[in-house]
Amino acid sequence: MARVLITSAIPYINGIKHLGNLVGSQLPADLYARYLRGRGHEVLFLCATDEHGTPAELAAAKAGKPVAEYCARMWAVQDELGRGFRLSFDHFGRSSSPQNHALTQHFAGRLADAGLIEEAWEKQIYSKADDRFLPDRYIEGTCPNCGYDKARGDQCESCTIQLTPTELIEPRSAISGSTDLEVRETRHLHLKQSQLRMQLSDWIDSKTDWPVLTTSIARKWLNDGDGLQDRGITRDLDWGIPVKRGTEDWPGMEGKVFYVWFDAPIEYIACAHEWVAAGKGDDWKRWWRTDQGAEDVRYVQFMGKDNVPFHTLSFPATILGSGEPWKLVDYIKSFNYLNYDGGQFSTSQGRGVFMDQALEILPSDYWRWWLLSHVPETSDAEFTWEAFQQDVNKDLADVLGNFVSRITKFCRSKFGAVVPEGGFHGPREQALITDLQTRLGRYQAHMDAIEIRKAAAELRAIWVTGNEYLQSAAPWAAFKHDPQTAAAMTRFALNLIPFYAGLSAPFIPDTAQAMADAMGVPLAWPACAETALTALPAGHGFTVPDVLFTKISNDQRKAWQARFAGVRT
RNA sequence: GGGCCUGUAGCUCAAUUUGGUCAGAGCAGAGCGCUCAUAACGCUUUGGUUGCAGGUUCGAGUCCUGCCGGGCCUACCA
Repeated sequence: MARVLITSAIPYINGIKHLGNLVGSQLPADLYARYLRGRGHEVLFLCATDEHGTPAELAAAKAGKPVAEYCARMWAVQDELGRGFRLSFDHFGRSSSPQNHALTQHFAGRLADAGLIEEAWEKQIYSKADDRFLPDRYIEGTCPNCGYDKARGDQCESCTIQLTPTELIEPRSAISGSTDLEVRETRHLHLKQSQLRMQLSDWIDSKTDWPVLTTSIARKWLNDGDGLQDRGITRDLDWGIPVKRGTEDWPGMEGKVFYVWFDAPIEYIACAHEWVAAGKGDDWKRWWRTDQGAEDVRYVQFMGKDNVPFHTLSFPATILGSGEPWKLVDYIKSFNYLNYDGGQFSTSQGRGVFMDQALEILPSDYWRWWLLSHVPETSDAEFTWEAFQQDVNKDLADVLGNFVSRITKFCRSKFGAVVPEGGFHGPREQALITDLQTRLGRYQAHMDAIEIRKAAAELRAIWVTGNEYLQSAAPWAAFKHDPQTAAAMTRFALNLIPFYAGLSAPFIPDTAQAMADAMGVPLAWPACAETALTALPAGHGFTVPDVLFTKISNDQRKAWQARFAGVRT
């Protein structure tokens, strides 16, 4: 039995996440967590909301609420939607937690003690009308290069040239439109990541089994230009973790907070502390401190590709720089993007299907199956309603659902709702057992390697074998002249249901549970096909489950296409 | 501009690590079969000069060069 720590990239607080966000980190992380638990491993699966930063403050202002109140409410919303999608977090925390405050300040203190923090004066744009400093991209103006009048202070989206805010012609606040801006000097802390460059580079080089997407992004940042750059880790904002050096005040840093990307990854650790504080566990350092029991933990992170630099470099720099034995990530699974019907999902533009809307129209298993079996592992993937309807109807309703339906109903009509007795396994059954044992091995290998699409394809192939078996065995024909043999065939086919349920649970947990319940057995991962497929004894009662998956009709699909064609209002 | 990823049957993808039965699967299409089942299932089958043009090699989807298309990142959004 192994111990595996799993974290999903923590979703930002400023709204309900769309399916692209979901499939890029939380859903695959959940799949892996459920699989490992099923295999009997000890898992700690953590996620949280990422609550700091300018966008959170602006979202709160737009909602007309104090930012703390806004975040608390949005945390509750995201927590509920996570439950709706059956995300099996051991704890869903908040980066604004007291635990994260203390831990973030602790790390800053350790880094300062190690000589890895330096203070620097910076020139920042201040908006008097908004009464705040503005990040570069929150300043708009005319591009000095191409004349585009909505260029941002970091880059012109029209001609893609890199900009600084002071280069913009007629700059204005993107928040209020005010042109009453001025450059102010402000003092900030910088993390001297450059000093850790070789250490980080060696560490990345040692990760030969990581996806190319992960290592190539890390190497780019390590080697581009002058190499890894030092990074500001503080901001002039109200909402955030106050800058402290451990528990001590930090002279000159009054009124400032840590940069959200400094405190957000630390929340992975603090979340374990929250997990204990919530009474769900009793020793969080056993998962995070290699000197206190975590030396045998395997730590796996899941994230979209946009998050990779912070997880391969910034956060490891924080940990390595602290000089303390915190657990470093062992494997990073990163994903490309899921697009929506010819364009990108967009939270800011309200484009696509959002988690709450998805659950309004269909049970979570439909979404889980489709999204996971099409997870953007090697390149960007695309969601279309036609593909969704076609794939879900075929895979879930026809292949899996109908298999359960046909065999349970056949049995009930011929033998009653009881596993029939009589007859013996023949070569056909033995051959299928052998085949399924092979497939089980392949499926597990893909899951172990977190090759999600391949795992989904193998699982589907396993479902198909049930229909193939019934077709070739044809118990309905045997029943007419040889009821004993028909009984043995039926008993064998019924045994496939709990076998399928166990294997399918990571993908479609609700349906898997319903399958196990219908057969009157606990949901369990099969140790081997031979044993699992003889588990249901003759005389064991069962119930014919309701239709597991209702098909998506063309009318439904068209209605949803129309409903989700525009932007969310 | 630079870097990285990507382009394989109508569609979604596999095979690229280690060049050699590697050109495959699912869906869609066609034909046949079955009737237990959510008009579901099974079997058979039609589709590809692997974006284009060169090169290396006994042999390239796989390696090299150039070109074309799609995507991402480029450090103060997170």
